[in-house]
Formats: sequence, C-alpha cells, structure tokens
Amino acid sequence: MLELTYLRNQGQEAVDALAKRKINAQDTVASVLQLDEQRRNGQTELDQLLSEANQISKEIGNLFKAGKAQEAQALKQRSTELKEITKQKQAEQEVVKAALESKLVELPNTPYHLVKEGAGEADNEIVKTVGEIPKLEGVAKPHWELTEQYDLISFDLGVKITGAGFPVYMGKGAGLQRALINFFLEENQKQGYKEFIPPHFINAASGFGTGQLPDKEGQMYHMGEDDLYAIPTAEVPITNLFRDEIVNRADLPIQCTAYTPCFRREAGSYGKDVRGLNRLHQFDKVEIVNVCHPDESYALLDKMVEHVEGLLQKLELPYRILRLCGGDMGFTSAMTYDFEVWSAAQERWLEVSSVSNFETFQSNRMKLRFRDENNKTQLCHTLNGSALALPRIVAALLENHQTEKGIKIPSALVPYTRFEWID
RNA sequence: GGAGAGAUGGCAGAGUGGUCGAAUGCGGUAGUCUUGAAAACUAUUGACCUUCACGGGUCCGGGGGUUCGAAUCCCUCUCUCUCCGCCA
Repeated sequence: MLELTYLRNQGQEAVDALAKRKINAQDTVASVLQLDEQRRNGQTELDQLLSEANQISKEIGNLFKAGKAQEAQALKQRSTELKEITKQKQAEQEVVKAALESKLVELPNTPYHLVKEGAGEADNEIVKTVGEIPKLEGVAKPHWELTEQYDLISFDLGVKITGAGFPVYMGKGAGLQRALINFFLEENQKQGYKEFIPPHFINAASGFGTGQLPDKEGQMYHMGEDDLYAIPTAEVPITNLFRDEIVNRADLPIQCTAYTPCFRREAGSYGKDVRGLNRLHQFDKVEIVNVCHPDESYALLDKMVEHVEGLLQKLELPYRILRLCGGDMGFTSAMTYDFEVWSAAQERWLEVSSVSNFETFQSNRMKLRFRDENNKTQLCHTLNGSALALPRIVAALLENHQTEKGIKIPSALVPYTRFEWID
C-alpha cells in the first residue's frame, strides 16, 4: 500500500512512476486524494463535536456534585442531541474511510527510478549472463525423463494420492531435495541470516500484510472451515512476524531465512510451462527476508543479488540476471531482479529466484516501523528473495549435469548429499 | 470437545460508572555522583488521527449496547490460561 503522505505531496510523481507499469493511475490517485481530503475535513468536524460533548459531560458531573440537578438536566438535552449527531457523523466517516482504503489498495507499488517502462517479459533488461551453456544438443534428456530413469521423482504417484502438480520424491531424488534445502539454509546463515520454521498456514491478516490479499486471492489454497490459507511462499509468515511491531533501530537490518513448502493453485497454467518440475502446486523453497532502514534497502538488494549469484555459481549452473520492467513486476515490488538458469534439454531459461525491494509498500500495510534519531516512528523497508526455489534448480542440475555415467553432483553439494553420482 | 478463569501502556500489575490515558514496580532514555561501572538519587518515557502552530480527538483484546458520562455495567466474537477428555 502506497503511503498517503507520498500521494498527497507527490501525487503526479506517483502517477508517472506507475506509468512504467503501463497503467494509468491518474483517476485512482485523484479519487484517493479527494477521499483523503473528505476524510480529514470530516474528522475535524467530528472532533469538534466530540470535544463539545466531552466538555458538557464534565460539566454535568460537576453540577450534580454541586447539587445543581436542575441545571444539569438542562445540559443533558444538548448532550443527547450531540450524541445523535456524532453517531451519524461517525458512520459517515466509516464509509469514507472504507472507500479510501479500497481505492488505495488498488494501487500497486511505484517502480524505482532504475526500473524501465515495459508491458511484460519482452521488455525486461538482461543485467548479465554467466557460465557456459552446456552443449548437449540431441543427446540431452529432459528432466522428466531423467527423474523416471533414475527413479527420483514420481509424478504419477502424486497424481494418485493428490493430483497433478504434487510430485513424490524418492530415494536419491528425496536425498537431493533435502541436501539442497540444507545447503541453502547453511549458506544463508553464513551471510548472517537467522533461520526460522514458520507455520505453513496463515490467516487473512497476514495475507493482507504482504499483499497477497486481496490481489492474489485465487492463487492461494484456502481452507474454508478454519479460514486459513496455505502459504504460497515463506515470505508471508516470515515478513508478518514483524506485523504491528516497532523494531529497534540498532537491530536493523533484520535478516531471516526459512525453508518451507509453498502451495500455489496456478489457476490457468498449461502446456510445456507445467511439464515435469517446471510448475507445481507444491514445491520447496528457501527464502530470505530482510527488514531494514530505508536508506540501506537498495544496497541490501544488491547484496542479496550477489548472494544468490554465489549460490548458483556453487551449483555450477549457467544463469542470467534480469531486471524486470515495470509491467512484469509483482504488485508489491518497487524493483525486482529475476534469476534464471539454463535448462540444457528444454533449451530455455527457467526462473529460479526473484529478489525484490518492497520499500514501504508492505511495511505500510503491516505497520512495521522503527524509531529514528528523533524518536519518531518511521516505516521500515522490506525485501525478500528466493535462495533458492528447488524444483527448477533440480531440473537444471539433472539436465545440465547429465553424462553417460549418470548425473554428476556439484562438489559444493556433495557434503550434503553424501553421494557424488546419481546413477 | 466439556467446565471454569482471564485479556489494562515495552513487561508486571492496580483500578468496578465522572476529575483515568490510566496508580505502583520493573525496564528504556537523559542527568547527578564515580577514574570507569554498579548502586543510589533526579527527571523523562505509549500508539494513532488532525492542525503551520496552540490545541482537539481516538485507543484499556475486537464489535455492538446501556448511560448526559464506560477501563469499570450488559450482549457478542476472538484469543490466552487452568482442569477434564482425546491425541503425535
């Protein structure tokens, strides 16, 4: 949620920035400002009425004490009258506030100045491409064949017990999964991240805090009986740990990491995009989340990018980094870098990480603040990124590292798998 | 799931219809003292809305009600604790 004061003071700047997403926010911003004005005026009026009512009540109390019941009775009349008026005024205010809130929530985050205008994927900037593309044309098997050949993952068993998009990992397939999770968690800890194991279900307030609700309602699994949502990413429970908190400035940046399964309905996906491990309803991911001072968020974003890069290098995977254009960024993000690894058999890039700075967009919703030098509360910045999402990493590892002997495990990972080959 | 108790400021905890945004203690901050620290002492210390400012307003778990007036009375929801039951 954008900050009201920002829209008040720099409304046009916000509209211009949002144009990078190829959306015209002129009207929405205008009605936000109009409703805000209306709300403030109403509030002033209401406050004056309440002030009068408070004063009269006090006087009545004093009069009763002084034994002047007659005069007190006379004042009661005005008091009752005021009660009616304030009640009505309050109801009006509620309506205005709700309207303001619903308009404000419609607006996505304003892109950072470095973000290029664009409509979608095609307009993303390639920041860099690193590593050698393996030359396996013709002989390379796609991962969905390799997982079957080496008995690593069963998609069919998953279909039987749950449905499509819920794979069953087996043997070295399961071991590889566990090894990657541990590898990522430990690498993250070396960077100063503290590990958490959060709940896998969240309430609606948490979904709202990080921006999944109301925007992505249909993408989450919802358990109606208990009104809980299965987490689409660890970002949600982890960032919401800090909802309604005033954190110590000295504690910033707060760095958290967590492994969780992630659940996504992926309504509307089809075709080669969903083949094998490319897109799943349940998958494993290790996430990093940062809560920091506004001045340091972009430096921290760079640091996160560097860290994720390091992980991909240790896994010996060719990758490229994209800076997303306005139109391809998520609703809540101010700037996002995507990481893609090369899939040698599918011969295409697969997204494995998304690292974003949300600035105050989430913290404003969550009321996540710190105290500045003047002891004033100020919104923190929040950031997060995948470090890393497993399925496509597994797909790329299997495809890129396949040999006639079997699949070679990258040496950095061997201490975790305790096997060097899948054969 | 059944029965009971409870929810007050960063924490602990008083307050049962008016002068209570709320005693007191702890904690935090600043100062005095000290070579330094501790202790002691002094002062200060909630959030939010509104206003250029003075000021005004809201908040005692959430929502509703009674009353001129509610932290305090009533209804309701949520959560926590204790006991019983069930259970990894």
